[in-house]
Amino acid sequence: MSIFTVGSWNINSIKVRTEQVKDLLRENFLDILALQELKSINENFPYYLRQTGYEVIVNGQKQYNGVATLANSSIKELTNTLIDDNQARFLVTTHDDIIIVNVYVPNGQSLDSDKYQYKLQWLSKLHDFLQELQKNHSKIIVLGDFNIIKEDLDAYPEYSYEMFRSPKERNCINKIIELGFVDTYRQIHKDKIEYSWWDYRSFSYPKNKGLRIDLILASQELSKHLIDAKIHTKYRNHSQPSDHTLITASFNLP
DNA sequence: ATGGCAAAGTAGCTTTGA
Repeated sequence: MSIFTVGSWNINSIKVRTEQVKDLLRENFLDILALQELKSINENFPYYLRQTGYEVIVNGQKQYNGVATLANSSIKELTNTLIDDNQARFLVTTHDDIIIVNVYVPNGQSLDSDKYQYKLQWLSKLHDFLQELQKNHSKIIVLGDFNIIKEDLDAYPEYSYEMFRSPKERNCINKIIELGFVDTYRQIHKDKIEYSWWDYRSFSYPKNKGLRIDLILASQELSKHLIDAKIHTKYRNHSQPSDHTLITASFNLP
């Protein structure tokens, strides 16, 4: 048996928070780290992070988006394309026989926005991709910034908006779950209220007005071995924090 | 009071985030 731990963190600029990522990698408890919102082109990624002993695959982009997956042993890229456009929001890698699907789901902005339609289309494509992937693989982890409030307890009580929890968005995430994926945090913590994102404005973090919109989904095969899931608020306490914090899930693999 | 902040690109502002 061996413990296998994966983490996901929307870092809101890899340039600004390189040192925080380095400190995290040096703690050496993660086997996989999926990053979102690099806001960096591939050439400017701080590849010296490899000095920590992690390999990295980057799907970057100028100014916006950008994802990267780091691993403490051999990692190979399967694809970085979900929709044929120029938004770097997707990176699929293999780590031995485990498939890691790193996602930065589009924001959607408002229900009448073109970006909302793009978000729904993107999630539909993700569903179809995972359905296809399942034909040949049983050990799959889908993790990242989903920009979806899965259940009402995943939003602070005063949150009164439909955005991120509209029926169409919930339908998209539920259809993905129905493929046979488990929300690892909710599997471990049935009724617990914790968030992974807090607005920079309005003292949202000290007031704990947040949302749980970052998720680690595990396929049935892997979820049988799930032993822990955590939200690490220490990174939101940093003096120059991302607005999201690190989430992790641990498995005791045979 | 969804707003107040933060980051990037760029050079006084706009766009984006959620």
